[in-house]
Amino acid sequence: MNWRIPAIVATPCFIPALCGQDCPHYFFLIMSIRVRFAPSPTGDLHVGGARTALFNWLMARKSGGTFILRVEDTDGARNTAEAAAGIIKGMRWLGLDWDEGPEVGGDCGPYFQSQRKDIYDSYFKKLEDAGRVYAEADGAMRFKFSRTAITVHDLVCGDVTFAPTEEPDMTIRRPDGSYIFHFVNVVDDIEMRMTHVLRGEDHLSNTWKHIDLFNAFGATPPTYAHIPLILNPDGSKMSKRDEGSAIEHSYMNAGFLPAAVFNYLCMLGWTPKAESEKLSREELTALFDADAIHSSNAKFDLKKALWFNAQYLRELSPEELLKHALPFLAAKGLAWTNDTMAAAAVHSVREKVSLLTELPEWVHYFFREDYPFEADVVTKLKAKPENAGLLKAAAEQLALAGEWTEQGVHDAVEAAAKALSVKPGAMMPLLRFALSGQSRGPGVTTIAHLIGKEKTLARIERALVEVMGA
RNA sequence: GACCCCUUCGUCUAGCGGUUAGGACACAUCCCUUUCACGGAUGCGACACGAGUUCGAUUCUCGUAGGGGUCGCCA
Repeated sequence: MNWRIPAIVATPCFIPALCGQDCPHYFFLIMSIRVRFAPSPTGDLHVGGARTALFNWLMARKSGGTFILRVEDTDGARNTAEAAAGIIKGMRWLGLDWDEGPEVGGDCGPYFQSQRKDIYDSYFKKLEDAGRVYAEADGAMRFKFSRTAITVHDLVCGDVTFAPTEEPDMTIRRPDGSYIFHFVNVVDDIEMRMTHVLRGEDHLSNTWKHIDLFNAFGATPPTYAHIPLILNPDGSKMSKRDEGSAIEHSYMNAGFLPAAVFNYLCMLGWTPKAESEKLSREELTALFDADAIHSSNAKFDLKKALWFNAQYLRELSPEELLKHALPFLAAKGLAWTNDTMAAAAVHSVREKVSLLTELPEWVHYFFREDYPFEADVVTKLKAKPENAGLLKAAAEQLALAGEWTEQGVHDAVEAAAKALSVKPGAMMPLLRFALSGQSRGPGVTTIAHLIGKEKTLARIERALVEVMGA
């Protein structure tokens, strides 16, 4: 494809007086890229929309251009302020910031279409003056199509030519005077001086209508890039109820890290030229190329999304991890006074989980003394009568430990094992069970060290009495 | 029904006329190991089909099938 992102645009010489007729010169204008994400606030931010926003953001950030957020709330019956707020919340969570739009303002505002009626009225007038509109019986206004062949030059799909249409002229204004999507979308793309439009492929079939409108206004259409859709694993269209579809519900509240979702979504429909798929926001920005976006739809894969999340989770520092885990721990009623200890606790199990929501079940015993003992483990341990003695011996040796470090704990257990002629490996599971009530978790020495000597001994005593019948 | 887009392992994909068709996720096995994991190694596994172009097609063209999308006073 030849139409690269025109950060530099060639335009024929516009001062023929200086050069004479048919002058061969071109001026190279540096045109700043302006892109937008234009959601309609009818519901939560959807993965498809999020990725569209992401690609637009990437394009703007890479080129030093401008990313605009425009809320397309022309349908009073369906749009809600809550939905608009939710979309903004989701974008902020993903780390997408905009240069113009709600909350930040800009020269082309307002950025809610519901507040731009005057602008639309004046554009509508232009169409009226050009004789391109006519009224229906009930007052709705239609735009007279040019009914010529129209070619869409698309960064992703190439040249797509639509034959002169046989569809009825499209309605652009309702009887109540409010305007329809196709009209306001084009008007705003002109008014906000958009240079590129990256949007879902579901819009491709309608793009000729938009170009017809641009032509009617005597405006140059932006460069389009229609990106493929994200489908369910079974290939069906993803809708609100489907797993993984809503940013807030499926990701924010489900224990995903924004960076992981950001990364995963980028891999759906675009492959950066890099060794690894795990790439930071900065790397993705540097690598982004709208021309390299795929033209085929992609199916959503939760397993891979989880893998990305696990990767990001385990490289967080203890403090960062605790910060992200906080709401999820609190939701399970876990509380603490020592942040350093809590951070160390969650950090000790970072390689065992792929979602923040899994954290509580892995660390709850760090924060309370009344943790339950898992039934099947109880049965298993009681089956061997010598276990109580082993545990008691370990406790006695632990009580003698001088320095309460992981090494110190380890040495004590080793000494106790040696005295009874068993391997430390025979004692560790018993201790793990006593200290956590579970059969899995971080290293036993890590648990003991983190909860301290006093609690370690008390917990063993409790297990001995309550479970082992000692 | 009309029009548009798409089609490589189960999934995301690399490939841009000649490759043992590569990688990642998932799955399986082994190693590591006090558990669960992590990590390492290995394995499993694909060019939708049919014509054509060509010395040679996964790659180019056409057709078929399949999937998706659009045809709203929704966006």
